Amino acid sequence: MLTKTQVKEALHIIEDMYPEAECELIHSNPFELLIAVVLSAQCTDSLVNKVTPGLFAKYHAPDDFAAVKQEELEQDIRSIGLYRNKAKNIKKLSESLIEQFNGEVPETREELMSLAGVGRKTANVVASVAFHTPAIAVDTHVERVSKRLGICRWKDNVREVEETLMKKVPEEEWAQTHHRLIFFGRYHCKAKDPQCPSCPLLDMCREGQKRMRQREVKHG
DNA sequence: AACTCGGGGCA
DNA sequence: TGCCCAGAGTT
Repeated sequence: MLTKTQVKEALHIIEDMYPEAECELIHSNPFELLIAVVLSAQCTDSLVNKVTPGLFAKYHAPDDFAAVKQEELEQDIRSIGLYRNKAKNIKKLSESLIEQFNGEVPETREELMSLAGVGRKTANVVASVAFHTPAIAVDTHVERVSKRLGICRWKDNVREVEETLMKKVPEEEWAQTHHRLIFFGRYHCKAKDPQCPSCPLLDMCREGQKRMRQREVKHG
C-alpha cells in the first residue's frame, strides 16, 4: 500500500503527464450537471458534450423532461448511443426530482442517491462539483488505477476504494484527483493494455513491477 | 459478485 | 467485424 506521501507524489507525476487535464463536466447549474453525468454512462464525455448545448437550450428543468414524449427525447440524444435507456432514465430521474424534492436538485449524497437512476458515482460527482461537498467519485478507471498502483487493496469494494482515497488525498484535492486518475486510466493505465514500459509511475507501481517481471520471463 | 442493459466510435 | 466506453439496478 502506498503511503500518503507516495500518493501525493504519484498524483503530481500524473498531473505533469496531462497538464491541461480539466473537468469536462462543468455546467452552469446542478440540474444540467446531473443530467450530463447520467448521460455519460457507458460513453465518453466528449460524446455527451456534443448534445448537451442543444439539449439544455431546449430543456431547462425537470418539468421539461417529464413533459416531453419519450420518442422525442430519444431523438434529441440519439447520437450518444444507448439513447432509449438514457431517455427513459432521464424521464424517471426528472419525475423523481419533482416528486421527492419539488424539482430542486438536492445537495447531499444520500438524497442524490435516493433519486431514480442515481448511484454512488453520480451522487458524488454532483455533490462535489455542483455543491462543493467533499467527495471522491470512484468509477472503473479510478478503481482500477488505485488498485494497480497500490493506493488501496485489490479486494477493496468501491466504498473502500473511496474511503482509502479520502484518507490518502488532502480534501482540497479530491475533485482534481478524480480527473487525474480518469485521464491516467483512460490514456495510459488502460484496462486491457496498460502502457507499463513507458509509465513514469513504474518504480512505485505494484502491478507495473509485476507485469514487467512477467514480461522478462516471457521474453527470456 | 455477477449479470443485464445495448448503440456509437474506432481499429 | 469486434471491442470498448468517466454506471445503475436487480438477482
